[in-house]
Amino acid sequence: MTIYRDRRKREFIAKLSISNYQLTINHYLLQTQFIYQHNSKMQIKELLNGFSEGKVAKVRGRLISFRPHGGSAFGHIKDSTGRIQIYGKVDKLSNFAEFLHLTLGDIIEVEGELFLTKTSEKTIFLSSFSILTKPQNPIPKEWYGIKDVELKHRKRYLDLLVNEEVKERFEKRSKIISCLRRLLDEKGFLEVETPMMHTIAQGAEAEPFLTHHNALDLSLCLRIAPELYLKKLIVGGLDRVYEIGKTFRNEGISTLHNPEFTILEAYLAYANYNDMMELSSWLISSVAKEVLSETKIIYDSNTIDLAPPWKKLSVFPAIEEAVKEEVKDLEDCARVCEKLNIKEIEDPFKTLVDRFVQPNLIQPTFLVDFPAQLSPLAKKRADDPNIAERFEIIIAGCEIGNAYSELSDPDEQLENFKRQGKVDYDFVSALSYGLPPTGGLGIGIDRLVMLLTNQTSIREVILFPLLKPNEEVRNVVIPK
RNA sequence: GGGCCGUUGGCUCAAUCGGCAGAGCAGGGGACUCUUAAUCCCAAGAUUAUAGGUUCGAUUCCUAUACGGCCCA
Repeated sequence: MTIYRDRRKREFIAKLSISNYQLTINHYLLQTQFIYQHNSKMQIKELLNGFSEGKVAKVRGRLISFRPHGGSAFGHIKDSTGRIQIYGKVDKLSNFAEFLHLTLGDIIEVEGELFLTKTSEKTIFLSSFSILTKPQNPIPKEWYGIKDVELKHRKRYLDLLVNEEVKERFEKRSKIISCLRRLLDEKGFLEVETPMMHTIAQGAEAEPFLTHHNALDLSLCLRIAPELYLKKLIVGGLDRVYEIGKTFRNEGISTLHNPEFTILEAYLAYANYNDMMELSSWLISSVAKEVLSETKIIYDSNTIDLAPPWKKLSVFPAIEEAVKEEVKDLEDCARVCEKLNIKEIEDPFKTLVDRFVQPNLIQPTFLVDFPAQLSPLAKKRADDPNIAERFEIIIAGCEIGNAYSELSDPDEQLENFKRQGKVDYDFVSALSYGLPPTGGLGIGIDRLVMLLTNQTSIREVILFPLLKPNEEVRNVVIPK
């Protein structure tokens, strides 16, 4: 449903000779040609690359600037690959009058001879043009862009159209993800898809979104992590698996949290958390090298070098150093929180780490030696049963990833589940068939993209971040 | 959940101490045959987020609500 803001515009459109129906037909024919005639597929970048004066070319794009002067007019059209100048002249273009009626945002097809203007700009001298789609609402001008953050998020299509750097940022996101895939594929990892609807929310400490399957009359929740299913695949002999996909946590929204976010989880059999340190630093530095052609990045005024090896930091000594108190275990954490007058917190350990340790870790750091009690799916260290073989990846003061040697003992897993108060017997059963020593890694893709695109809000790297419906949406959507 | 800030035409922004809501761009009409943020002329476009309150008078001050941003939890 379109909201017509500009009444005059709407009336003007109504007077146009081309009906919407015809536009649709035109467009459909074009799509058909697109499929069957290979040479009609040309995009602007291709045209610019193969540019030679005198050649005749046909391209399609959106009109982003228009400068008529009487008997001629210049403009620019752009598609996803680039932009090119077009030039129409009254004696060359039979429908020149209609040409002069073009407005910014019109989606047109143009055909003509290529030439260079006197400033040597590559230009198409139009012999014909046609309107493929006539927008009913105006498109803001690129020069001014869209700055209103709410508008940028609600109408991302306008943000993408008008703000070039936004388009580039999301292209970069896409490259980062495809690069991660390629790197893992090359190492023999198999990409898999596991259920997003779970009967028990497991794999992380988070509130799930609840839903229901009607035919089975079954209560389900959206996954808060893919972890357990992926480990079942390791039991099943798929020794190297990974999944990149959405995960859902029914929690607050912040510059670091969106209720649905993208996670990469990778599991490697016959490996432990040390191997995962190697894998994760290699992955992240390789992605940076490939996408930014540099392992040194600038993030929020810090220069960060992602090249391995990364620093390792034991978490309890790090807390001690930060709060200048003796902190050896979880009781100490609770005591320190009390002493510092930090109240109403669920997890004193996490609070101290988040507040006092993490913010100071700008360069990539493996934060190691997490308490076993807070790591119910991780293997305990052989020399210290209170400590898990687990680490978090901290870069620019932000938790980017989490990994451990996977717990493979079904009895111990069952005990851990019971202590948490929710038991996934299905998973315990899977473990009872034998999980090889396995290293597991989770990386928050959105945060990684933030890091590599120098964005301080997660909403700037998610195309459509969750927003409360505003009046416009509520008025249109609610059917009751 | 708490604190602070914001919301003015389609977009980007003004509006002095509480005193006639204004500009640029976009959109409409006109002039202009190598422009590129084209230029020039004309006309139009606003329930200042919403609902109240104070006041002779509110974009401006107060209260509540909605949405957003940042910070904290």
